[in-house]
Amino acid sequence: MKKEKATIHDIARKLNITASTVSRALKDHPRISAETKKAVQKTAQKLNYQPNHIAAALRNGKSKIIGIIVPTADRSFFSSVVRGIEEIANGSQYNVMICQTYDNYEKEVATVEALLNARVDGVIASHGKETQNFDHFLKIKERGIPLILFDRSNDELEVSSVVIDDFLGAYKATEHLIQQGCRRIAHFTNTRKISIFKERLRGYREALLDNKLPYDETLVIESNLQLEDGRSSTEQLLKLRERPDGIFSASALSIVGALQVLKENNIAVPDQVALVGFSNETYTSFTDPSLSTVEQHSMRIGNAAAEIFLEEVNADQKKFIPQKIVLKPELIIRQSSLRKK
Amino acid sequence: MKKEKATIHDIARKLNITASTVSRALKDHPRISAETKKAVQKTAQKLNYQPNHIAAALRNGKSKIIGIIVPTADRSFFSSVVRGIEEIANGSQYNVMICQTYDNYEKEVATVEALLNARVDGVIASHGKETQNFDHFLKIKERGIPLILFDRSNDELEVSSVVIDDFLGAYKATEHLIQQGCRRIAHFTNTRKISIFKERLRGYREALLDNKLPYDETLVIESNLQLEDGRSSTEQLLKLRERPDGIFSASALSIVGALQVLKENNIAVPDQVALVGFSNETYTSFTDPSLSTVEQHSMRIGNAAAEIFLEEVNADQKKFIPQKIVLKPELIIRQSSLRKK
DNA sequence: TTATATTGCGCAACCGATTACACATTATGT
DNA sequence: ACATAATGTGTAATCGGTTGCGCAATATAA
Repeated sequence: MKKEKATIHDIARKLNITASTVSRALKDHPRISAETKKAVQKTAQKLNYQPNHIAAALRNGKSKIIGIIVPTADRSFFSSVVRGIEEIANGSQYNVMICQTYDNYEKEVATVEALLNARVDGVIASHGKETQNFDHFLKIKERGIPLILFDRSNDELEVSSVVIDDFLGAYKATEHLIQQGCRRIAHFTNTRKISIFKERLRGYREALLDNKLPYDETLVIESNLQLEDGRSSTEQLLKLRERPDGIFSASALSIVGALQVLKENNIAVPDQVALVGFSNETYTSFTDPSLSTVEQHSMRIGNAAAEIFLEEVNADQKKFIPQKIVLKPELIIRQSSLRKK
Repeated sequence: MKKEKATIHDIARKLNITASTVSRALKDHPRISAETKKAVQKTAQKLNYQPNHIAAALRNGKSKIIGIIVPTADRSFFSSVVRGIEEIANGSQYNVMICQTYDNYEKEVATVEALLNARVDGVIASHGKETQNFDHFLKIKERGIPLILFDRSNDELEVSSVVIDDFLGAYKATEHLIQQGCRRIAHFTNTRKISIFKERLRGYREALLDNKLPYDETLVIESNLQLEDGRSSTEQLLKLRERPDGIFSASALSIVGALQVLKENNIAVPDQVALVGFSNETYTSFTDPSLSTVEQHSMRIGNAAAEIFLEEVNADQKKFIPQKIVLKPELIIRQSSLRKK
């Protein structure tokens, strides 16, 4: 039953020509006659020939595969980015190999190793939360393989990156809360020193100050930003003598936690406390009230990353200067922050 | 800057031995002396040697890559399955290549082609909703490459599969609604003739009949089971003279739509209408009330699929008989179906 | 008509690792 | 002491395409 896979040599034998001619014919080489090309194509069809990418990859030193490293594909944000990458990549005959690190540093290092051994032509990655040391990414760079970081990037690495303007997103979100009448706005941020969270914190702070509101550190709560963290952070806020009347969270999950706790305490959202999160995950529109959030245009992030990759592989090794693309986020206002006037 | 990648030949030259000895030393071949092995390992380290999997793949005819085909990774169910596969696969030095078809038939066919050309050692797949013709999967089988289907499987294909007992899941869900006092239970099912949906419908039907409740076709609504479909289906139900007092949906998204519409119409959930969905997606616990659902133990599905793959690759070509693993689902009861007695 | 281009295709090396087979050396058995 | 076995390493082919170089045949130019 197992069909013997045909090679170009099989085709060549059948036509009494050489494999090199077949190879050229299949690639539409200008020096091959039209008849030969037609004949080759016909027999290729007949023999059910499927090119062996591995052989080509070995010879060419390029696998036509882009490695993608994400913490998890199980999030609208990351899966949309992947989709955005695929859109562009497939158009240029590249396939993608998606790898999940589950935010685990060891797994991330192992993944880079695996992709390197698989000889991918490029890597598009967003590193995990644990990642402090970037030697594994450096290794990719040293190999001369294009590396593009997105969302969570690292400026010291001197590689191209695609990010959104986290500062702006946070600024808009906070400003919106202020416009809705909030005067004591809390902020959930991450304990780690990841730039996106630092930027979001900065945006929050600036918006407050620009609107003559005090920046109060007791209202800034650090955590891992998961659901449970959102819950406990909110409980912490409720214990304050002066409770906040708005929360802007740097994540999507933690604001869900906040909403849960507020409802359990019979605190009206958005009237007593208005909420805005970050990242337009599916579930943010399913809660009651639905959650306002910062949309990151993840598909476009993927598009941009893939485009940079294509530029880099096609550029001369040395000439390429790392570029940083910053996309503008958009505030999506839903019920959790829209007070009736 | 671009480090020249070292090969076994470089190591060999440095040690005045041949590449074959190096190759053997690295693979811990019994006929190589301990000293040589040590020396090889040391210089491999020094030269920062990374094995070229592509070369090995070409020679061995095995890439050590498992191709995974899913409609989308952006769902807890599929991403958990992938995780389950990775758990097992990584333990046996296999890497995975995740491909998304977005439920698009052409993309699915192209993906199979791509994986075949990439010479993956096996394919674990869940086909798209559009897929009626399975010739592309047949092609994998004909190549002698292990193919394991999960969730959405196809019995005619005669390949191994891992599924859950959809009948049982649906039966349990429906029975639970009956126990909660529901007497007119509606069901959302898919228009396509996909077996999982047929089985769920059957489970629903059996549970009704076993409990002496009539099976009423006007309460069974076919759609694509997306959010909007859930909304319109529910609106349709509300127009009935005799409204249902419970809904069991074969999908997670559509039951969210149902909840939305019921709330908009001030119908109490679960007291007036109780709801149960299928698939324990993240968001099902974030709605208000939270949604009861059928948990599919997706991680285990992935584990099982990967295990079958390993058995198949290690088995003699012909000896392997396709096996079908059926896992038991579990009913998760949340607020949307739990009536206070 | 002779010189130069162009066309069409073959030859053979190559990518990097793997492995059957061969061979020399040393160890073990009787 | 001699036959046999075990040990350690080298030789060379192989996986399937790709491509620089070369050569002959035909076409174009001068």
